[in-house]
Amino acid sequence: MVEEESDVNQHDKCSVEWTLDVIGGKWKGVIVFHLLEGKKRFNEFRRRIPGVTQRMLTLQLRELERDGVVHRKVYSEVPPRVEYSLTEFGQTLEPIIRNMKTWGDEYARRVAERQAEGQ
Amino acid sequence: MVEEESDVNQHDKCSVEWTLDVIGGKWKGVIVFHLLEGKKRFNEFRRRIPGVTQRMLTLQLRELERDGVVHRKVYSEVPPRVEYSLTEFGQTLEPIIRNMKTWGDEYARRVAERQAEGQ
DNA sequence: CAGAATCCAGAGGGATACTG
DNA sequence: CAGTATCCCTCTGGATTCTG
Repeated sequence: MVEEESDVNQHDKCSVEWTLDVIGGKWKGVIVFHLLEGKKRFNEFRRRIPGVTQRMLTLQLRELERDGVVHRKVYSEVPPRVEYSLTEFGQTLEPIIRNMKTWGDEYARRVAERQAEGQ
Repeated sequence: MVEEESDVNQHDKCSVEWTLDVIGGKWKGVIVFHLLEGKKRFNEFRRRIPGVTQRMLTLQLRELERDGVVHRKVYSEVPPRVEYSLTEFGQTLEPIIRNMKTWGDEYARRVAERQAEGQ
């Protein structure tokens, strides 16, 4: 009813935040990024994501699973095997993640440039 | 040289993370989103972002400023006036933020649907 | 108006050791 | 291999009060 200047309302605000709630975690973006190429196993992530600890990897994967982004398939074998993959819903994150990668590249380039300037 | 399966290397990984380092903060996405429409003043943010505290708003704005995303213009007046706007570099975040909004909408819709199912 | 300062709780996140 | 379990600490973030 009131139109004023508020073409941006509560709804708009929350939408952006929902997304950050889902992929804003320290390692979640990277995890999803790696899953874009296909399913991955637990230790594959550890190798591909230097710096992540077992604990954090587990926690972040569990949250992504809970949010319906990642699917976790357990094979009843010895030794155990678990495969992580993106759900259909998780796939819809692809544009965002790709954008984030592109932007991050540019950002890194920019930072490097600044340092090269001795500034 | 070695091509193996590693078309994804350290570099790819970091890029996604740089981006999250810059806009992964709890309120940063929303702040940038609002700035897409134009410059904003401190208390405008407070009105548009219910839930954010003065402290956090200040901190997140300062970080965005430090990272070259946001420009802070102070007018020497009484009462004081400060206007925040996106830098040129900050503008390049637009696609990501818009994507995040779209995805967040879909996510919210999905969550609402689940709850409606009583599940 | 646009914050700075202070205090405080809790979540996020790391290191290490252990397990089915 | 793919985790749990603990301990511990930092840093995020909220509430409140004060200021140029």
